[in-house]
Amino acid sequence: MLKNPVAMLQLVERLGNLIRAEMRRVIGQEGLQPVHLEAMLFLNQANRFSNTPQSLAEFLGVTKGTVSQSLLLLDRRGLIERYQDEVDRRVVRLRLSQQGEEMLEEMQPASMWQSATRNISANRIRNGVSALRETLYMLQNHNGARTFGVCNTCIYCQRKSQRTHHCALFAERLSGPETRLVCREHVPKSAA
Amino acid sequence: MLKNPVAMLQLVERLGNLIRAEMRRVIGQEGLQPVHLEAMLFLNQANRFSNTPQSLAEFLGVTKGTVSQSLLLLDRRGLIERYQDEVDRRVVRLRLSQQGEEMLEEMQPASMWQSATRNISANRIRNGVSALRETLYMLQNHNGARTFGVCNTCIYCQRKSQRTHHCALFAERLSGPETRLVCREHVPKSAA
DNA sequence: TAAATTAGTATCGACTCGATACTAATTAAA
DNA sequence: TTTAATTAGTATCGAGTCGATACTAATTTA
Repeated sequence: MLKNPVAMLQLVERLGNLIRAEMRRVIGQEGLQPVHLEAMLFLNQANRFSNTPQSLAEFLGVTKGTVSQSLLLLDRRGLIERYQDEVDRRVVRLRLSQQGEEMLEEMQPASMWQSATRNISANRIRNGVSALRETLYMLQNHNGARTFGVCNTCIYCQRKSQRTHHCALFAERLSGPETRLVCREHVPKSAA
Repeated sequence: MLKNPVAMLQLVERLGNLIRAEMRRVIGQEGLQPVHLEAMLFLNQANRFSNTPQSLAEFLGVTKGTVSQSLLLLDRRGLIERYQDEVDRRVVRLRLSQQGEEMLEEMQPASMWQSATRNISANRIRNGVSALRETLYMLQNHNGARTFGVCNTCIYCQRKSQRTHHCALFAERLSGPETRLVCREHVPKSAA
């Protein structure tokens, strides 16, 4: 009863390290570090309430000072763009540049994984995914950390009509594609 | 059919990063980095064929030069001991010091995870574990990387009698406790 | 209007990490 | 048997992470 959760921890840890090492190998040729790829993957997914240095720092679990350094590098390399928010002029908005998007496209970090999971039954994977997801939410909840889930799985996301959605927290309209992005204020429905 | 494996990748990645961030938080108070804890966890598990810098480097997925630096630090802190191999005097053997074992004991990296998985059905976790394990082996096999599995799940491990085992690769006797340690030459039975 | 808070940047020191160059021990080859 | 190649490990360098600290500027609160 107690052994399997520990086995799962060790497997996730080991797989995470392998993914990280593989990232380093692939992205090292561009002179980047794993954390830079993590940051770019986040910016590629973040919605308009979440594309800031502060948000990225929370996602990565590092301090804002650290993230500021990484962003400096990504900016120097022309992989991201930084611009000032119109309303609150303290905040900086981030987005991938054209070049950054192209690099992410080329990388295809999922392809290796696809082939590794090819022979595993769909049912087993589904079970694995739900066990991992539940663990993730529990873990984040326990730490007081944000979940950074996809908008349409959030308690604040309301469907208004066929095409329009509404965020009850920010009190703003959401387009269909927007509801598939990641939000820093996300609260999973299951945790209600 | 293609979406679930990607979801699993992202979950493992995210969980791996959270574990890493948590590690940094906990072990940072001792002036150490995540990789130092990874190294100590490995040395705590490695059998007598695998407790060398080279082996650790392969496990961590870094170069031997890098690992040499980390070991220097762990040695300075008195957390490990290094001694020369009797037979091949090029190789250095590693073990946790008394102090290192005590630190690992105090850390209890699994406790947080235990509480996070408490409410998940045992069956779902079992499924998750087997999906992850299979993926891990596939991934390692695909990369030509070592599996670093536990001795008694290896094709070379033969049971001689009630109490004694035998390794067909190294042609040496193995005690019961030894068969529960991690080996760099491990080849999973399922991959035969 | 003043004080507190918030978002972000700059700088410092310890450490990772790959690359390169090196030493010493072992093994293979001539 | 001497020589060449291989293997295990260390040392050094430069670019970068990372937390800590100290700072600026914009916004909120009192």
